[in-house]
Amino acid sequence: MPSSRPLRADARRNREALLAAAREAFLADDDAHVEEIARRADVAVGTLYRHFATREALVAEVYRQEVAELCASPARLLAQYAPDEALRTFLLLLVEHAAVGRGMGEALESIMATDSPVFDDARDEMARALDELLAAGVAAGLVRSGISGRVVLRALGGICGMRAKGWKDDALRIATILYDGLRYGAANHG
Amino acid sequence: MPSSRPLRADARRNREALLAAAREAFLADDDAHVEEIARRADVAVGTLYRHFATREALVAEVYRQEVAELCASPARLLAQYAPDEALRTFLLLLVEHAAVGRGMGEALESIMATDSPVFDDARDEMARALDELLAAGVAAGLVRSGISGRVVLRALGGICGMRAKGWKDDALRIATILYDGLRYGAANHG
DNA sequence: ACTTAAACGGAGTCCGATTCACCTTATGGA
DNA sequence: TCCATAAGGTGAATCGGACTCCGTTTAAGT
Repeated sequence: MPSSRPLRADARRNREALLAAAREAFLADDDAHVEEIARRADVAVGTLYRHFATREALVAEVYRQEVAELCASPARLLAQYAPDEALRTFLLLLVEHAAVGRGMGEALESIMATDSPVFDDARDEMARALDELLAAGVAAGLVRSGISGRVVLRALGGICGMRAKGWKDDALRIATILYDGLRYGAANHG
Repeated sequence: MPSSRPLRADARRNREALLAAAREAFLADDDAHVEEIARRADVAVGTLYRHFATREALVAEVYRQEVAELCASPARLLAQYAPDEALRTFLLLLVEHAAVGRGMGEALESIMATDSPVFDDARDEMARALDELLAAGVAAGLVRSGISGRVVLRALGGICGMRAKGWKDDALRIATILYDGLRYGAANHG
């Protein structure tokens, strides 16, 4: 699909400006309007819609870039730490990235919570990253078996939705509980 | 506030019809429109807005009734089961109630995730219910100390937002992990 | 029955996402 | 270099859904 015809120069420039503007806008104030994003990118709304079918599609693309970066880390973490420590670190990284994406609001929660085909890639990629870490932990006998990355991902979905004042402290505590819960079974049962 | 003047008979009838209609509507299809809710209750939108300042306020009230019912259970559970079993059962009950509320959509997630003063009561009540169970567990040496009900509640917030197909199985698995994570510390540390 | 404060109805307003008919400009070939 | 033309850009108009406003109706006290 991306090989149909190489984008015209101005088109690529605008597309990238829009993505950058959107990322900025989401970081700054929660839930920026499309007009605001277009203004920041110095284009008209029509141009925004030429590149992204809906506001949500734009959010999804911005988020996909974040996710791609995050999902590159398991290999690195497993090379550097023991499997359980790698898992713990990844869960904490997830919290950091949630901090980055916090401003994306509801659309981001949709990524975590729905089966919308638009978001399948991002979800699959994160689930795969978690699977990788869980599998390594199970193989080493440090993590309980029978839990899929998808399940852990959903548990963490709640973290990303948090908008309250002390959210980050709470998010870190929750990540810790999950981590302990995941290790728990390794010692006692299957 | 509710003692300012006893509502007129037709007003009370309509208010109750609206709450019932809203509950029905939310159970049926996700995210029903205010016009639809008013139609089900056989009143005009203006009447809906006389009783509830915003759509969200209506959702909140419907949800508060659910929460009140749920929050009555800890005392009963503690009388019937050991503290850790009571906690486990309550977490599972929470999933059941999430099933009821699933259709309420984003507004419900807000209850869990924001500090909006509108939702303080519901959140406090659930946190209190969890505190009660956690405290009993800690006193019996069956649950780790240092975790507040508010934190557990936030971890569970993610469950309520789930709209994907296999959500309930996943939710139950997550509740189990949390439960194990909470017990974990009792044996090993704090 | 009469008064009147309370409640109701529902067309209209507001606000943000999305569309579309028309204008502008890269780009590749003569 | 210059033109043809299709890709790309524009922004006023449309649409959808929450919310408002004020004229009409009615419960309930006397």
